[in-house]
Amino acid sequence: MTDDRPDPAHDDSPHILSAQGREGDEGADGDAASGGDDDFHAFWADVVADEIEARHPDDPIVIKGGVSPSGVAHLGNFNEIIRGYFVAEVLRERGHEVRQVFTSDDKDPLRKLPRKLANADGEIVGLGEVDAGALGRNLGKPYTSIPDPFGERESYAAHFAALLKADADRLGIPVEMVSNTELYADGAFDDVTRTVLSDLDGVREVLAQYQDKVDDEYVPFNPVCSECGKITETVTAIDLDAETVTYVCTDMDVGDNTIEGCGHEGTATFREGKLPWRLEWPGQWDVLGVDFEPFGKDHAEGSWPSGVDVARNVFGIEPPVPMVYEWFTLNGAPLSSSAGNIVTVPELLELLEPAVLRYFFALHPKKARDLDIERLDQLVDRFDRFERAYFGEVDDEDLTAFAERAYPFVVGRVDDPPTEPPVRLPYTFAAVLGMVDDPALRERLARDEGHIPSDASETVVEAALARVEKARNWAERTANEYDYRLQTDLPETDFDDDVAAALDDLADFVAAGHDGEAIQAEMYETAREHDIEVSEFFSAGYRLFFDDTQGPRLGEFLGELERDYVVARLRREA
RNA sequence: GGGCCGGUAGCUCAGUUAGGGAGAGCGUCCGGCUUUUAACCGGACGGUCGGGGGUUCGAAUCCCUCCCGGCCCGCCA
Repeated sequence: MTDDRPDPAHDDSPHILSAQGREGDEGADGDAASGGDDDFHAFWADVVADEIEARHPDDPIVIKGGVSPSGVAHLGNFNEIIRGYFVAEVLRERGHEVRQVFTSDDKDPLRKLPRKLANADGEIVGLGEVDAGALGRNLGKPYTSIPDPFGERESYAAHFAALLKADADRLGIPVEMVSNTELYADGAFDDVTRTVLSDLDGVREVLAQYQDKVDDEYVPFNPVCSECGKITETVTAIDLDAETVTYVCTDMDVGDNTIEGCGHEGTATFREGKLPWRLEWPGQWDVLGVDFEPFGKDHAEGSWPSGVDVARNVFGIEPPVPMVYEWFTLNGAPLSSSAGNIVTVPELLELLEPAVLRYFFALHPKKARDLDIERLDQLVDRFDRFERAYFGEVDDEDLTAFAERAYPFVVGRVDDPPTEPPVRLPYTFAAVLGMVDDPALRERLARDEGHIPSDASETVVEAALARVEKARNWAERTANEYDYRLQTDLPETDFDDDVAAALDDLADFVAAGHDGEAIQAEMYETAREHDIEVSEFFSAGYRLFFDDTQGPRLGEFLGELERDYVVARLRREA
């Protein structure tokens, strides 16, 4: 065949979760696995699993993700782990042995200084908080050769990889971290590298279809300079028998800047360098035997087609089953660490349960979603509804079908799915409870509102109330309409005489012993008797108890508090 | 400019597998909880399913075309 360009045939489309991708794969596989891929699946991971099974891969099935260690392990990076996880779990449930790996592409050179970094706790810090000068001197070196800016791990790369691994642990996702640098150092890449350098003409012919810079001189191997430690780009000779190359450490163009080479001329083994990305990625597929890999939409039209080509025509392997996922936005804007529009897993886990976060990623990967922190309550509500649907409590056929399949995976209990629905406080109600500190009072309020069944065990109550801390953090973080806090000390006040008199009357009423409902009604009554605006009277109450102008339904709230405290506070005594 | 992927109510999203009733939650508005103050309950309002054309008895769903958004089409990853 003499096609002038690669033919993006349907069966190589990475969009297997789109209508078009599905249409294309029908005839291509011949007969499908016994399950048949004509079956409808409410959960996308089953569609992917069908696709993988149709290739009859050997166990263990290998699922991979990977990123280059930038400065911050943010939630977007987590796509690379958790989307593969759902597929891995589905395959395990179908009886396969699955190995999920994550490659830290840590032999890549640091090309520019990151503006933000994440410390060992996952908190975002500016470049100013670390030794930026030391980082700057390491431009051009592999991430694994750069010291950890926080001085804890053996390298910059190790620091970053540890962050992602910790995130995976927090969400209960077993993933095997693989250092790309180690793959080279251990010789795992030897065969791949030899294959590439043995057939330079063939490799160039393939690559030239995708990269303009590939000419007759181009050598797709980047040795590490033995003198200055930087990744170099100029190979002058190859010795296949000795498995070495000779190189000159020349300057490297990086965007508008240049990283200076040291001019050293030296020799490097195949293990002392790396392949460029377009070869390295399919090389990883070969070395690790990858059967499935999800990737962001930026790879869909760039490296994927070339990767398919390289896999088949350079390494002689079939590429893995691909899956393109859409990027999500954060608070309506693209994720950007330099712009500070970033959120990490630990940050998010202060605001919601792991299951809710897992649910977010269980939604269809092809939809661009917005993670809106201000309206996190909506996400949690959707999760709660999804959960109720699993237990057959929602009149929605489609949602129920999705929930029945996906819920056990979302809560990580495929083998022993819950049989009873957990008690869930509505998220915004949990935020209301967050206005008070006393756990007993929180429980009483929740019971009064009917959110906790009367026969609930202590364990159940505790589990339900755990959400209060999350919602409380959310209210504080967003400074939203639930960000009120019951004042233990008397706030500064400045009331008119008639307001003060009304407060005294209300204090007497409370002291006489009435429930919340009565207090609520009495507030209207008292305001009228003293000829003051109801709103003004409520404002006074909110000032006294929350040091604010607004708050929750006050009368019923006060009815739950310690009577002496309420009376004293209404009298401005304490 | 070309390719790919998206576009359903104010917001967040189901529904497209297999053509047949346009839906949910939230928000808004109105009402209830003995009389404005965010927790609870009920109801209503709200959409040319991005536009247009075609196939069909029938289209959010299939086909064509156009519009809008994102990504890719240098290097890097």
